[in-house]
Amino acid sequence: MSGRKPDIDRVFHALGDPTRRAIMERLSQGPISVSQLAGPLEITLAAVVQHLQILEESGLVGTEKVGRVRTCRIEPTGLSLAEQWIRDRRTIWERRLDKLGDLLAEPDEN
Amino acid sequence: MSGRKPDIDRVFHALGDPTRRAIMERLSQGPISVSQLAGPLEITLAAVVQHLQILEESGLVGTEKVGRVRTCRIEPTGLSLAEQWIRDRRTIWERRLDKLGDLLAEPDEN
DNA sequence: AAAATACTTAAGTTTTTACTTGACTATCCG
DNA sequence: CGGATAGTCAAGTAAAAACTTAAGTATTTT
Repeated sequence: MSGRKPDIDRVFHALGDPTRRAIMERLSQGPISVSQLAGPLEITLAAVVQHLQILEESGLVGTEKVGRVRTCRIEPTGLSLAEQWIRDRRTIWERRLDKLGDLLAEPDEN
Repeated sequence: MSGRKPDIDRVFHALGDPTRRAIMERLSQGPISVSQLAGPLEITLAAVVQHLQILEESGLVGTEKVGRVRTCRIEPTGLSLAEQWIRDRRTIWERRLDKLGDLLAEPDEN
């Protein structure tokens, strides 16, 4: 918990909220505007904008405003960051199990 | 945001906290007891136990008590759940981009 | 130019989280 | 047995998060 990874913190915090994950699910189908995004969600537009800000700051979502409409899209590198963290944990865990297996398979070598 | 996935919610909520992720990082190195886990963290043992409860309820961690010591270990299926969700989003996103690419490559077929 | 649309921003409220303290139980060790 | 160790539980507090309302700005549309 030292001052290491500043990004992974934001990404996982962002993904920790179910509404924000719903937004990500919607965005994975393709880019849409803020109000289209708000449509199916039963919260105010202002709340959606706030979630969007968090998603953008974490690098999970990118937005661009043209005229009066802001279009939002997934930023795949943000997701990769989270995916990588998870994979790392699993890899370390599994490698450890492998070594344990080796030890059990050839107990005379120790 | 209907009553669909009950597990993914817990898993991502659990991973949303940096202390809990630190616990996961520690556990990926191998199973350890609650107080060993608490050692490097600058919070009380009681707080660690609470985090552990959340991790256990989400299926990310499994524990077993022998005598007076509870040993905690990673439950890889919990991590897979989160990994899968992320991969799904990326896959949908990338498949969409592929289709777009096809459209641009062969515009006369439409 | 007026009305409507699509956000944006700030401030305040409510709910949820993380954490602590303190008391308690169970197990192990000398 | 008595004390130390390992964890549990309940209650309370404080800070963070999610959400709302209300007022404002910039862009279309009519």
